[in-house]
Amino acid sequence: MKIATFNINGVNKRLDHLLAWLAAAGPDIVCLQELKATDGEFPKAAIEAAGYGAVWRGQSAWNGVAILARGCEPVLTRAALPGDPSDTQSRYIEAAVSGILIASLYAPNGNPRPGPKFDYKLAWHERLKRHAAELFATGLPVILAGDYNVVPEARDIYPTRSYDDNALVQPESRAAFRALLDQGWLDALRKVHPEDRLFTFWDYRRLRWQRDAGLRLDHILLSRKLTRRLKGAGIDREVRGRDGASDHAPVWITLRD
DNA sequence: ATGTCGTGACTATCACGA
Repeated sequence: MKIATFNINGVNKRLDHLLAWLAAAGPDIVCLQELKATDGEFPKAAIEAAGYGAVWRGQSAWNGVAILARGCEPVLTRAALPGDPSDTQSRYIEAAVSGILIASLYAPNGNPRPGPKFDYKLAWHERLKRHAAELFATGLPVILAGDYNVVPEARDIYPTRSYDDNALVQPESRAAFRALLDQGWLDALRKVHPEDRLFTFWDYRRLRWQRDAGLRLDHILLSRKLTRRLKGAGIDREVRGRDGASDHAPVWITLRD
């Protein structure tokens, strides 16, 4: 079974990219972020025609998350991250697919820092941590996949000083990600590729793709029950190189049956 | 500070988020 996460940066703007990648990569479950579409604008018919059922939570202009499942309908379990009913941003959706509970998440970017955006980022991660602990404690097979907007370690970014003040690399941001690993979640990409340079995002500006000036922001975390099923993992970098591509590449893992 | 995109205000640029 192949499970992927992809920050699509506009699901309608890049629908042809998405469909081409689905056909080529053939993932069984896909977590999407940054739909940049309202619920009504989600391209349900095209995704259905490609052979995928879907659940989604959209929002006008920004954010938006979805879960696709090949040949079946995901069973929605949550459409918001618990802990703050006043939070209206569409950044979390969770569903049951093929005996796995899977979440597609899009953590806040947090820039500029310091300020309310960074405070919101940390508060959101705190809520994620609380919910993740509950999920982990169930003992169920659970996957938390998405754009965490955190560069976990120094080796997960190209050598530069230009991100020193950026919310993506701050100690508080890294501590939030580390706290999930401390609960027992497995960073699947790093587990499969312990020594490799792993980038999943390249800013549109300053020729960062051409220079391979990337960052690792998109992560797939596995609960205890799934760690021994982990078989492979990768990043579909070629997708980032296409004309009009998202600024993120799809990230995937494979699990033994 | 800047770079480059996407979207949504509004009709040709500008604000905002990333």
